[in-house]
Amino acid sequence: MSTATPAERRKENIRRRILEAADNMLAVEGALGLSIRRLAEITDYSPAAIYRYFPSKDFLVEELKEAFFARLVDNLGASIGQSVSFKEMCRGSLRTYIETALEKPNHYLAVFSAPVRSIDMPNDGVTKSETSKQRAFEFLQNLVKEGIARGSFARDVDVDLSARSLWVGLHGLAMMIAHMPHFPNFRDADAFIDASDFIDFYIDRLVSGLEAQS
Amino acid sequence: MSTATPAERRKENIRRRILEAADNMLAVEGALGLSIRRLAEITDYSPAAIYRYFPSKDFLVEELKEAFFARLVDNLGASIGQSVSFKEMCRGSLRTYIETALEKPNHYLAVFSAPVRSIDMPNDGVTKSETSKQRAFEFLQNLVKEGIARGSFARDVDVDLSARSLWVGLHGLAMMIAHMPHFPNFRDADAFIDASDFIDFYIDRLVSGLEAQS
DNA sequence: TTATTTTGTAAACGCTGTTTACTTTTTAGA
DNA sequence: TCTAAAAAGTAAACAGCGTTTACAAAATAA
Repeated sequence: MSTATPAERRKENIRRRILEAADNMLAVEGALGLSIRRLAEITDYSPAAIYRYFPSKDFLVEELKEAFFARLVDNLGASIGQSVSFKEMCRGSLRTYIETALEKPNHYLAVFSAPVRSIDMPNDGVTKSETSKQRAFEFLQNLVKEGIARGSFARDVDVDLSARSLWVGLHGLAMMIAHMPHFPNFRDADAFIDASDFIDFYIDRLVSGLEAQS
Repeated sequence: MSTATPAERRKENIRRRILEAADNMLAVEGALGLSIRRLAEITDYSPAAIYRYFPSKDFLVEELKEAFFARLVDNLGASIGQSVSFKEMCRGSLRTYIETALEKPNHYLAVFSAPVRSIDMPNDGVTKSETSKQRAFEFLQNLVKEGIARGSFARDVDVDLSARSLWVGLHGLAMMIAHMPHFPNFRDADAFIDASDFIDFYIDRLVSGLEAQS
């Protein structure tokens, strides 16, 4: 692993420090608040120096998005515990998706907001985020299969359609809260709804919707 | 109604033409592609002239978003027909939300992507889009009530939570398709899934999820 | 006709991402 | 250790952005 020369290690460290500063800017100020010039100022470099480490801003942001999404999927995979019931298992896993997404709302918004104009990427044009999306999807497929195995879902439910439905449903909730942080509450006038309660309610509805398939 | 002077009518016409050009730019090139300077070029004005009609770009875009969202809610309200079953009624109405949202994906993304930094607005600081959101939410509340009245939903379901769940679910689908136009298909390798079929499947799951409430 | 308001603009300000030309530092080889 | 090559860093410029200012032209009102 550490077959790198000292120069390479130094370069990698600087690159990492720049990425960390950028990640912070993204988290605090959002995708539009992240600027190369301010990033250069914070890291004590000139703007042009950043381009010795990253070919473009889009490329840098893409790396931040991929790292975040990979972490989200990692957490999802780690959320599988020994749950009593299948419903509790779903609650645990799907809540993890929402909670991890909302730890850095601006990251989640960035991942799913930009049209992601195809940037020249290594690895046969398949970005890491593509493989992360694949992993996330496979996790949901396995969750559906587990539901079938445990008898919660009918034996003939369409695993692909069901997994996609789960993801779309989760995505809606994550986006909604990321975009309006006081969701599910709209205005102070209405009766207060606890966010955590709503998440549980909503996840239960998603799972129940799959259970009800003929 | 037409108590306006000729000068006022002329001014209003110019304003409308600028808005239409901007609406086109938003639809074709997205929120980031919409630029005041290119808008000025297209409408044969100087950039500064635009500011005689709109106080800022944010304000102009906000007006486009509000108009789009109002149209979405109008379509939603008009979608109520005499349906045989409650499930068909839901399919019709909720599909309308998705289809209208996806007529102009960039508009829908714009409405729900920007943090909407509070801009000085007339009408007691309540934007039209706020009232449109209110109307959309009320529509969903009424849909849930109709489900209760028709016996599809249990008598004790929480109307507010259920309406919010429907909206979040719809939002997830609209955002997902707007962001990745070939959803629900990820890559060409997999078996093709018809988008229209998936929308029906997903909406049925959302409604079934509410039916299954204890 | 004159005074006033409205409409439009050129030029500038300050910001953005990015490139070019150049200098300084570091590395590698003899 | 000296030297040539490579790497790291930068100032300045380019092209774009939203927006403001100062000013001119046109339309309106008296």
